[in-house]
Amino acid sequence: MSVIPTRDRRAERREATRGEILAAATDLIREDGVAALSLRDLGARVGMRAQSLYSYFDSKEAIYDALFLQGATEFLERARALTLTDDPRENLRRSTWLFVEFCVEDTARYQLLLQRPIPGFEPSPEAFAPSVEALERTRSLAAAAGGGDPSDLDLLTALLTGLVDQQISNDPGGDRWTRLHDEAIDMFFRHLDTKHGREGR
Amino acid sequence: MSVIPTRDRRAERREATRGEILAAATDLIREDGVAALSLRDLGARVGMRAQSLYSYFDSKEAIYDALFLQGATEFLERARALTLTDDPRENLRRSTWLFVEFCVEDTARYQLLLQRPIPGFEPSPEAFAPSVEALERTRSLAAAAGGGDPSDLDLLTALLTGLVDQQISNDPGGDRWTRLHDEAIDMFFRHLDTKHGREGR
DNA sequence: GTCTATATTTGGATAGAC
DNA sequence: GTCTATCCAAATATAGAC
Repeated sequence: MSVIPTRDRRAERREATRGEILAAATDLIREDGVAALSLRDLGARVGMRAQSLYSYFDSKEAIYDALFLQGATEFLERARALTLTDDPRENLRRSTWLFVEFCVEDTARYQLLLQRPIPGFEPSPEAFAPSVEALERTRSLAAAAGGGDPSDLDLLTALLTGLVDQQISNDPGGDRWTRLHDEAIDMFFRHLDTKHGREGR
Repeated sequence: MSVIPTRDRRAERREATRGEILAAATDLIREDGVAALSLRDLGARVGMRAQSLYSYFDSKEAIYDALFLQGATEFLERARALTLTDDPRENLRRSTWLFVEFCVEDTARYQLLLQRPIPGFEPSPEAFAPSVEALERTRSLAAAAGGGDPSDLDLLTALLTGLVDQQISNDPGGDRWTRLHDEAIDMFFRHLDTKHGREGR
């Protein structure tokens, strides 16, 4: 009598190879930039011809999309794992520092997620979902810290992306801008107090 | 007897055509982004074959370089033309607003000048010179306004590029972030006062 | 699932006629 | 100075053999 196997070894193997390809793609874009990824190089890195990659991904866009999902998911998981205190401002500070660190530790990933370096590439809604949830968490933490106005959050995101952007562009690998994070956040808190009344929140 | 002409009509014509080519290149990168510029499209835009462009520029890089010089010079001229007052903080505010407006009014130019969207392209020292002078002016104005520490200038540039970057990325054509400029500068000034003593400068 | 072979497009750049 | 003709390289993607 025939017995139906409970594991699909073929599917498992396929998933593993997809993961291998994505890991190799991550390496490549770290080395040469997001836009420089080519299927030839990628294939060579995993020991395949470029054409064989089409057995695993429908197109180059699908690879970018998978990378986007991977990066956004990674950030969301870290944000969820953040230890919170009963001090709302300390919570926001930890959250923004997490963001800055995440961006700077892998600039290629940062470019893929937050800038638009690939002409014509738009992440699919599914790949974008974790980003939305992460921003919503930040909004909530900012509101608890006294930054409930939409313009407060906009100012905060500008401050953070500015630090990250300057760091990456003008002092890659260093900390000339990231080390200003706490000072910047203090400045922002003082601003909230002045704007909404000294008692703030 | 032969008379030497005082104008070199051929050289004038050549300069005019070079200007035409650069103007067309500006149009193209506004439409499709900095990295998407191709010599074929550029030639077609000015009524030439791509190969004929080599009579005017040594390479595609040389065209980018000329565009970089043009953009940086434009900014420096505006910075020089800025009307200054006897209030150092008002001067800095006008200067930073000029920067924000300049960046947002032409995002392709902003990318070319301040980001590095073209892999491998580095502006020549001559093309870069105006940028250096412009940053030096900002440094000087910031120092006069009480932001003499290098970290003060770093925080200020992060704040400004953050506003510009968010504006361009997330609300192109709008003013959701640029309208926060004055609020951001006030926040920065208050920070300087707190950091260096209330009397500041 | 991977390969060879190939189609197709697009890009930068050079040689030489006119 | 502009053209035609051409080269060369690199890229994405498809078809079909094994």
